[in-house]
Amino acid sequence: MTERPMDQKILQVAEQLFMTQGYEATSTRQIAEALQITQPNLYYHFKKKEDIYVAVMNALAREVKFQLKQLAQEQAPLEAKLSTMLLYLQERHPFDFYMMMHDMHYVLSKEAAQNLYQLWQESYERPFVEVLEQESVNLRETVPAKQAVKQMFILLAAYLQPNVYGNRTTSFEEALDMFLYGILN
Amino acid sequence: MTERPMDQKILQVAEQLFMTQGYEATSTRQIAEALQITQPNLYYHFKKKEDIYVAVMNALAREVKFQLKQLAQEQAPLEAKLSTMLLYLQERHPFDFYMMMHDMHYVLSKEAAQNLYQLWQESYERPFVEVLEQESVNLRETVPAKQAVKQMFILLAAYLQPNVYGNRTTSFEEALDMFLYGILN
DNA sequence: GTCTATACCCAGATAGAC
DNA sequence: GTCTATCTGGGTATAGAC
Repeated sequence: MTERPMDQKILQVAEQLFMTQGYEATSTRQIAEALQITQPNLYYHFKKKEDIYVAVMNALAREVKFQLKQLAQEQAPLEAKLSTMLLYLQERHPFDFYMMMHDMHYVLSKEAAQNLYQLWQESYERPFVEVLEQESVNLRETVPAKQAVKQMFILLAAYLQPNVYGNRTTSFEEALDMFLYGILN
Repeated sequence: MTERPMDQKILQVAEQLFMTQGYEATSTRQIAEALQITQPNLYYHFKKKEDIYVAVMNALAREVKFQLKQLAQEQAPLEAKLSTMLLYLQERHPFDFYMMMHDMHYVLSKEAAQNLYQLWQESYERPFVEVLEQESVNLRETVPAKQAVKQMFILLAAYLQPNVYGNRTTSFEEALDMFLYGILN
């Protein structure tokens, strides 16, 4: 595999746009403009718009997986560890979860959606599942780790975006607390 | 206010389509086809597509508010009551929450989005907040009722759609359990 | 009220010259 | 490799006849 520097530049620019605006809301014209090339030129480098998106997500997932596994190995209390891992995601991957789910369900082809779902499980979900499955973690018996992680993402994804009302960090901690201990005494 | 039966028919058909496909994914052509009228005809009855959506949501919210308040008044343990209220929503309003959030944030005009958000708070959120604020409910001190309800919707909305993998009701109950008691012992 | 015709816009993608 | 020009198709909305 050679370098293909233009391909890389495209992916770099596209990542920015896809992450902040979502797949559907980002047009190939926009990507081209940001690169100061013409829109049809993109089609020399990638066959379809979707292929750009998939390539972006693959590169990102690779990095996220590596970093999350690193953070998961460090010695720290559960709550702190989860918090650290989530804050990393917030910085590196400030996606709008609703937008992403929407794109995956309603816009992408079935093949691309399945591809991304697997990528997601492997890179984002699994490191968290492994943390919850350590013996030192006192999970309630009725709660399967994988199910819990799915909940966590659904829950906290709302706080992973950069812009929400009010003080993000505060409600982020509150949400994590609710996730861990529920709402009842 | 007279009857305007055609307006009503439009809203009825549009509700179906908007609920299952979302605002953006539902075209005026589609609505017209389902009604067996021409697409421009819709514009005699409503000035803009958005106006149809807002009218649909208003009618729906009215009904949802009424029913949820009813259910909230009945005598039942907290968990059962919440379950009943949520199952009602699942039947009457099987929306895809992610889709709805997406439409609200990225597609609708600011005015319409604000309008719908207020409607949402009043009709969907408030009945649940009132349930959690009853003295008999033993909320943890650090958990504000309104915050908890927001969490609950985020969480359970994923299970409110008709079609999810596997047995919906099971994971629905599991999710409610996790919401109430958290994941840790 | 409902129709036909059409304007207008924006999207993804292709053809073919350079 | 990159360009210009263009195709195709989807969307919302309007004009004006009946």
